[in-house]
Amino acid sequence: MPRAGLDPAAVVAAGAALADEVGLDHLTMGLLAQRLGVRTPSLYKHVNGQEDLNRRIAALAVSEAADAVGSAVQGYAGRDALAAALRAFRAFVLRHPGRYAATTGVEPTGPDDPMADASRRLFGAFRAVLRGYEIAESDVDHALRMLRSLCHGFATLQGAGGFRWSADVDESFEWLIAFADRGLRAM
Amino acid sequence: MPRAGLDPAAVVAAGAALADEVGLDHLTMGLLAQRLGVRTPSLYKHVNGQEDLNRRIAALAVSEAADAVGSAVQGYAGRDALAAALRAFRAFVLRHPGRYAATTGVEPTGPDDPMADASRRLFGAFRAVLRGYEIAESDVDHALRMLRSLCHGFATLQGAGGFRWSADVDESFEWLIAFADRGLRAM
DNA sequence: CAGGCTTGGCTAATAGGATTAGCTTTTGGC
DNA sequence: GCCAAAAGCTAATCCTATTAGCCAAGCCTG
Repeated sequence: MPRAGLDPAAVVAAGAALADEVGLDHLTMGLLAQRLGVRTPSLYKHVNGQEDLNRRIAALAVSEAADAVGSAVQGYAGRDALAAALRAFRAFVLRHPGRYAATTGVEPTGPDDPMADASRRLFGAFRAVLRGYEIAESDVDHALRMLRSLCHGFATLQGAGGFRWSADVDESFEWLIAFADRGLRAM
Repeated sequence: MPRAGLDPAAVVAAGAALADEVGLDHLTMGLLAQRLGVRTPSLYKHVNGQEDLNRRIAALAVSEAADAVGSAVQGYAGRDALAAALRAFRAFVLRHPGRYAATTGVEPTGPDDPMADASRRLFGAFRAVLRGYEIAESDVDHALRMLRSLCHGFATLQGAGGFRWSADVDESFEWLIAFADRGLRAM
């Protein structure tokens, strides 16, 4: 029997891709094994069960989101930077609903957790956006939480099929960007 | 063997309560049956499996949320109404994390679905809040989606243990209310 | 190049949860 | 009191995660 040549990174990448395809709640060890051309128990040589797999997919997702937002923001400031960041974030979530869903409820276990580093990078990107606005130092954390809530809420609701009725969803998102910009400017 | 005297409403209520206690993903048919003093298969006389149970819990949750927001808003207008609505919504989600979690991804199947009615009531409450602001008719849907995203995002992130770092979460939420008020006022 | 250790894959077995089938008893209406 | 529907129950099935233990492949060393 030939080796499949797997390693943890390959398993996690395939798991993330599969989660995007079939939805995180339909991601099963058996399905993932099948996708990788291997029997289910073999996966346990690379990840420590489903919870561990979920953690790793989450870390990958946050890291990718940080890259996406970080590079989208490059070269912009103020409203342009805000719009670029929010659009990049939403695009990432809609493009990768499964792996993004894996991030909810996962918190870094310690400072050496790859998740912690990825989170820091993602927050750093948003924090940089806020530098284009005149916000009191004491308000920055509140503003960050607000932006995160806005992004997370909109993207997950859209991904879950909320927003059914008439108005155009992209238009709503652009409206939301304008709203956030006005609100941040009027401090 | 004495009858337990269950009916669908009792099963759903117990399921919702249990979901709040142990988390929606740890809500199991076996655990629910045990809580009700009955064997697992007996539940199937009242609900059509887990998916149906989830749907019904979701409908209950949205209905209760609509009641909570609706009555919190009574007698207020403008910023006070906005603050009351957002606080009531967040309080509901934090108080009932399990049943609220059941609502994500559940959409009404038809106009006769109890979920549809509950959703309409909840949206009606928020729509009433927006009447206290001068918003163009064409912007109302966008504003509703924004408010929903903000509430949903903040409450679910907090419930999932996001917002770990320093700043006080209640303070952030009050800041968010002020932010939303300013943004809606400055149209 | 042989031997051996580590690694990655496999089969078989265990355990838990959802669901269905089919039986039995209660209970409300006559 | 009788009967049909409703509400429980046991037993059985299926699916998924996970563990145990076996075996081959591939590398590293001599």
